[in-house]
Amino acid sequence: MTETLTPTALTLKDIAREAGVSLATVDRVLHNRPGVRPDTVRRVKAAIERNSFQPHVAAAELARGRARRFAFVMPSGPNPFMQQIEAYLGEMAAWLSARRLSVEMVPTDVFDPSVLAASLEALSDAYDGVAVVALDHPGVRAAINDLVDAGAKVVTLVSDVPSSRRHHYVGIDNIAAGRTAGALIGRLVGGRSGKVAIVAGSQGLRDHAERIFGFNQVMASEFPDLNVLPVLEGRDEDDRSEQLLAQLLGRHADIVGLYNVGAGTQGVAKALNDRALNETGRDKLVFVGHDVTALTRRLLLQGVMDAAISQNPGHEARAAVRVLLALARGEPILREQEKIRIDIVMRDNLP
Amino acid sequence: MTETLTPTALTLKDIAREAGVSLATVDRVLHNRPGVRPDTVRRVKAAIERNSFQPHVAAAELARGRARRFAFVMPSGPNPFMQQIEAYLGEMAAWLSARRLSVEMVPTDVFDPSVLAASLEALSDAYDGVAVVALDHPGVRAAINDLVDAGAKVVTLVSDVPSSRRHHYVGIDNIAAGRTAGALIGRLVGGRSGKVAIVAGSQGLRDHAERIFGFNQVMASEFPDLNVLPVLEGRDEDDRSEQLLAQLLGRHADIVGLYNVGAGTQGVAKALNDRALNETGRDKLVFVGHDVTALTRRLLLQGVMDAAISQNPGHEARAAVRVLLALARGEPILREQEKIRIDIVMRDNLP
DNA sequence: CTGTTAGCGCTTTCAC
DNA sequence: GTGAAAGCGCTAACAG
Repeated sequence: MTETLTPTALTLKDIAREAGVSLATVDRVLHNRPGVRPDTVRRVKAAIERNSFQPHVAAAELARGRARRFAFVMPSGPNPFMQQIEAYLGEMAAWLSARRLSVEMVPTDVFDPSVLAASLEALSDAYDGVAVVALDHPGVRAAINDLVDAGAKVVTLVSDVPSSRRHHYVGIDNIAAGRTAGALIGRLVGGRSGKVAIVAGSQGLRDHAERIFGFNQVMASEFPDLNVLPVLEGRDEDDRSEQLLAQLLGRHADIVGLYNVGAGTQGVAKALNDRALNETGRDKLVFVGHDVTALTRRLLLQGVMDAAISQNPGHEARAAVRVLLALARGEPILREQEKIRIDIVMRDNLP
Repeated sequence: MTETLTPTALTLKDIAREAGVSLATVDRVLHNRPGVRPDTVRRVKAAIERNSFQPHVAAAELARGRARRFAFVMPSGPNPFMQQIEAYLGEMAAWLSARRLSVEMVPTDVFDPSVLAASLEALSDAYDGVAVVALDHPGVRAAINDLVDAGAKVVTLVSDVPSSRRHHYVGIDNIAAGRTAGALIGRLVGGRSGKVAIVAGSQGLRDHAERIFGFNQVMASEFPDLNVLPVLEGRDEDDRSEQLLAQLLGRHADIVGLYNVGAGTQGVAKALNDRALNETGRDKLVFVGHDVTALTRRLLLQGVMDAAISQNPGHEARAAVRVLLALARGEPILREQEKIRIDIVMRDNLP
């Protein structure tokens, strides 16, 4: 017994004949274009429904024959996670070019709202779509809305601006990510009681703030024996993070867990390393951070880091492109496919 | 400053002109078809290289105009994970039909090698591609090789037959999955010592055997305080799993961890539930299993189950289709995209 | 409001 | 060995 999931192929012409109209009229109805009498519309739609007709995407794409340009507005700095996204976009070159798509990187300072807003405003209407790693700020929101009004499709990437009219967000639920980090640390300290440190880039960044929020939620409700210390703001810089953390570790002997919310991982690891000399086995401090980079991979393998909460950068890069393309073509977005998951990565399931 | 990742579009005709030949000849070279003089080939290839020319996939697809049929050979039983894969294939119906692709389900008894082999042999040469949840057995291997010889593209799904000549495997590394389960249990028992139970479907199934292998590796090397008990074989059946496990729990009072390798989760949970009445908080037995289903989702939320090792069924369904399609068209496979990850799912990062 | 028609960039006969 | 030419199924002018 076999069950067919898809019917066999019809063409526009078949529908046209069946509805007693011409090709062009079917095309108009198919794309909700004006200039068709209501009952003609009904007749054509009926024929389409009846045959569950699906236009051939390849033919449509070819006939439309338009190349599309997308811009990716991303931080210019040395953030390894962003560099990974860029690298994965680079790997798509052949795929893109076989579809007559182009992707251009627009580096900018995403930490400065006015600079970011200016970068967005500067994108002439030359782009069909824009992906942006966005700071949640009124100026940025306005710039995004302007792009949308100008007809561009806009997706936010990694960091969202929910109050804007962006068409889609490609990234994780950061509150849930923080909760996951909290649950991991809580479980992995194994019943010890003590203090937990948090190092973040800045609480002004929406994603960082959300992660901390989720983390504290879980800590408060599920691990009352653990005492969360005030957040250290390391600005995602190695030196500053190291210094602040080293100080804190010096002041508190009973820190059993550490949550590194953003980057600056090198510095965090150094500060830990200095203290780790006095520790062994089960008494080890539990260290959870974000993202799988060359550095965090090494730290996981060495056992310095216990888990990384990660969002798959390759998936994010491809999802952003696919979503922009679907939006530009007016095709449906496969939400299930484009959803970014919160990955827990430990030594044994390193990708 | 903007950086373009993709050049602008050329067509076959441009290449033809540049190489001083006709369209047809460029096409022949492009697809390594015979009947072109070696130095003509060279000249054309040079022109293609020089312009890093990429043929327009939509045009190619349209001109080829061939519909493609894929078969999915999968277990007929009530296995919820397999049903999820089927459901996700169903959700692709519109996507498939817009590309003139069809997917047909071929239910079979994948646990009986001769039945499975017969199902495979019975697939006439009507299919361009076949995805199969395979048992690793000589008869099955032979059947797969026959399909390959007959010109079909073959991918193994979820469970591999590495010794066959299948073109691709869509699924996780089960040894690493078992290691991950071991590391989780080891870490989550939090320094207690005691015994660890394993419930599997059958050690004859390659994926189950590999998971157990990886699990034992980690246990032996990293958690010497934990004593792994002999594997219970529940045949993925609820009743049998419950009964065996209840017995075991009765005999050993100091079981601190449980690894459920396959299905039969309902039975496992029942056996645990009976015993859990006597337990509280930190003394709770650590329970790790596989896959996110309606049941395991509930168990995770209730705190009965601590983590699920999972492979994303939606991703597996789509990856299998995309890989078959790429193979059929002779396009490259995006390995990074099609790779199935080992997901660790806990309460807070439930998808 | 509706229909006719010329392509889009490849693939595939069929001739030479 | 190589080339010319007829489509593939849809879109977008342009007529009517």
